[in-house]
Amino acid sequence: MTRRDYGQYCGLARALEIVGERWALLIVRDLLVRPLRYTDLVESLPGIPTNVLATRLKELEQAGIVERRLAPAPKRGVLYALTAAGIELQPALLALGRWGASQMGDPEPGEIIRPELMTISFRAAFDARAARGVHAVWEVHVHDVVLHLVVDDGELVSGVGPAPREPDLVITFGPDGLPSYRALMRAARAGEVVYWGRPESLDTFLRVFTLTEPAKGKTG
Amino acid sequence: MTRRDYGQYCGLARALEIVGERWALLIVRDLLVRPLRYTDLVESLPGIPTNVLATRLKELEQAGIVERRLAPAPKRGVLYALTAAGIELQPALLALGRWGASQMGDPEPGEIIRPELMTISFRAAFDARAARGVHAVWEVHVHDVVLHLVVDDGELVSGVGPAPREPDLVITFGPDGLPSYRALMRAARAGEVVYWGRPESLDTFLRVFTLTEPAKGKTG
DNA sequence: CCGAATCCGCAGTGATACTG
DNA sequence: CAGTATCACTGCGGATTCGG
Repeated sequence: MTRRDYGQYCGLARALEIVGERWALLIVRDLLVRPLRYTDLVESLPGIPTNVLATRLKELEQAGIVERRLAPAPKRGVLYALTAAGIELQPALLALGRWGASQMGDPEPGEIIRPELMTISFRAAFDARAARGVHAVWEVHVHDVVLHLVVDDGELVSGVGPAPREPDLVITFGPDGLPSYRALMRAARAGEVVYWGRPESLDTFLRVFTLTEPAKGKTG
Repeated sequence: MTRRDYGQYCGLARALEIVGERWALLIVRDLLVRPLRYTDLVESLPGIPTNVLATRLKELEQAGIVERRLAPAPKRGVLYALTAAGIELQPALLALGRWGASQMGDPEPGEIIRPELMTISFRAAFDARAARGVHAVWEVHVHDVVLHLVVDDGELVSGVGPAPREPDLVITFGPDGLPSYRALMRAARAGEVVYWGRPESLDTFLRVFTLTEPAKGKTG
């Protein structure tokens, strides 16, 4: 299934054999936001060689993580979507992302930031305990992208697009300021975002989404 | 730091740049059990080229994940140990391992199983909620390896070697039967292990360590 | 335009031998 | 014990081309 097996009967080794190759988990990450077509993935993953993308998609489909769907009416074509097994990668992926964020400073020159990925950042930063008993709907506007966050008693649904019901609060950030989760939360804490709706809902927002700034000192 | 950066300001991308290369997370996994010397790692990771191991250890040290220590008196030499940042990889590593285990059938012919790694399996299978209010000490003998499990109110410490205090229960498994977590738990549930101590403690054992057998159907 | 396949050069890897 | 050295191999990066 992969370039070479590790030869160990171990869950981690098996996971790395399946999704340990270059670009594989980044493809899964992007598909956790929503199903995408081939060309969307080429855009979302700058620098990926197209042959590698095609190979990964085949491997992930073969492994039962990704499935090909026919795109709906307006624009026909192929949509790549995660299967149930693929979605089950999310906890591992969020944990890895949290660790990586803890090792991460401010953006390097040339690094791209895609606001759609903030849906994943919100999932990673979500504190289910702090969200016990909370029922809230937020809409976040970052540059030209709209995200929604729906919390119902410790459960979060985050995605792109407007909120499915009337949001308690609309938070607008940009067009200046990097469209990163960290920059948004710094601004929100500093009162530097524009919001509209019930102001007290901003406190809840800041409480259920933790900041996770890296600790001081050497980051490596 | 790695063969090539992904060029994205994203926690997951950063994590993969640091520990995404072949063998890296398996080295971290083994060091999560205990500090090891170079030759221990060569044995624990059958098939790893020694130049790759040397390279990875340098990269991991450079990244602040692994540190070199001088081995204590009896056998001098170098010990590789995880730093705090390395230990913080554990949640991500356990989550990946749980997913991999869910994709995993029974051992393939030729796959090795190392009983020491069951310390990691126990951490991955540990249900902190079920362990609320539980205080227990178990000792597990698998083939020629002794492990200890100490639970104190939702917190688990697992490691190799005998229990630090009088165990409530000693569970012996082997020498026949594969020394895998899954095989042990199947046997324990079926009453096919030898135990010595307070029998009622076996129920608690089975309750706080979940089985996590893969769901039926295609595993990919 | 979408969804790739093809080709080339190179860097990372695997396997083994060797050394302070 | 703790690596380094060498060399063949293959996966990857980069670009171009191609079929529906």
